[in-house]
Amino acid sequence: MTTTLGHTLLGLLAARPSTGYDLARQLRRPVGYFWSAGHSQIYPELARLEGDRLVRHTVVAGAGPRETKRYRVTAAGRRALRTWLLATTPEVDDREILLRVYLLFALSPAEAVGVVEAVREHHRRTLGEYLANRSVVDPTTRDWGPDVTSRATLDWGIAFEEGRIQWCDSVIADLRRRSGGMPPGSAT
Amino acid sequence: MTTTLGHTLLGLLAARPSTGYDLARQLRRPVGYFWSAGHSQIYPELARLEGDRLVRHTVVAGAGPRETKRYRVTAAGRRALRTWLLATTPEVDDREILLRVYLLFALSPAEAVGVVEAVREHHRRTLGEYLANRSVVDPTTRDWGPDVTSRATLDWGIAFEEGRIQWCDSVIADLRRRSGGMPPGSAT
DNA sequence: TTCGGCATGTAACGGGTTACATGATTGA
DNA sequence: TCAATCATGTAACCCGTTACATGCCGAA
Repeated sequence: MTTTLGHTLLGLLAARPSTGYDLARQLRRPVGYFWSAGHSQIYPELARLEGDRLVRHTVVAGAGPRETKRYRVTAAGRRALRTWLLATTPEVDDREILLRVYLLFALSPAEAVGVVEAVREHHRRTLGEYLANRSVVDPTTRDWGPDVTSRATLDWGIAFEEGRIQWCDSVIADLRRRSGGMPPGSAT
Repeated sequence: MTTTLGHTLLGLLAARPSTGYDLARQLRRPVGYFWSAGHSQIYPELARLEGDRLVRHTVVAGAGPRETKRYRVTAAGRRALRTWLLATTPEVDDREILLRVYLLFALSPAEAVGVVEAVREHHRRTLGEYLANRSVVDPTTRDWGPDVTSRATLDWGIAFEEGRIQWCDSVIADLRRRSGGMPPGSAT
């Protein structure tokens, strides 16, 4: 049972072998914009992943007072990452969605399309829920109070979900271009 | 030193006196869309707030095996909530921003404008950071890999921040209308 | 009669953040 | 010489989630 952080590290190492220190740096910026972790989490997690044979390390010359360990992902690690990315998970939070999209490079563009389509569907459902809620609270409240501010946050939620759906569409379009495939049923 | 959850409860109780159970229900839906908490957090937090004299409870007849306690916020509690909302906090996460906007009803519309303007400024700065990052990674990558997915998440971040800024503008406009005031310097 | 909602509380667990600890090299 | 970067690790603490515990009432 590997955690989200575990899969994050697997993904970063799949892109390029790194030291724990280096992973910590990537998890501040730019990955840190949507997923972060401190080195105190990373080092123990790397040890755990190595115990599960999902990563391996070699000692290289370095500047620190301890050994410098360069980690790389194993074949089993790549499989674990793929399995996690392909698993349909309906109830993931927004940060994890961004993380998963970032890690999609571990799949083929064709496989990635399916994942993003599931994400899109999730947002479509949430949007429906918000719209239903809005029609309940709607009666153009004139008095200053919780109804007004509640409405403001609901409006944000609606704008957010609409934005996400558009973004999913553009990512899906890009992915289809990259998988070299025409959309199924096209005749050009 | 009252926590975010503490201020959330203060805010909900400022809107209407409630039992802990009722607060837990509100923190699932609709407030739960952006801020959630389980009852196991809420009951101890209510006890702490009462210790600080920010809330008070009265025992009412109820259905449970234990006493049913109806909480209401004290004058000191209202002051604490106002102080927290008015404090300039640059480094708050997105969920907390939504929460703060939801709780703005505890301020006057005129005061609320200032808070939302600070939020807007924060998003403007973050957007600038993202745009700077994007121009670095920009060279229309053709190869499938981390650069493509990283770009996709950056694009989301940009769309998100732009959406937030627009939302802030519309909230500010609404707030100004409600505070009955012309924007400072207007001559009509 | 059994299930779900009301109603409160404690305990255990897991993950994230902060602080402590060590120490060489490089540039201002 | 002083600060920052590289580099790894542990310990304490806080917060949120899940599970345990209790028990009445109304509806199906």
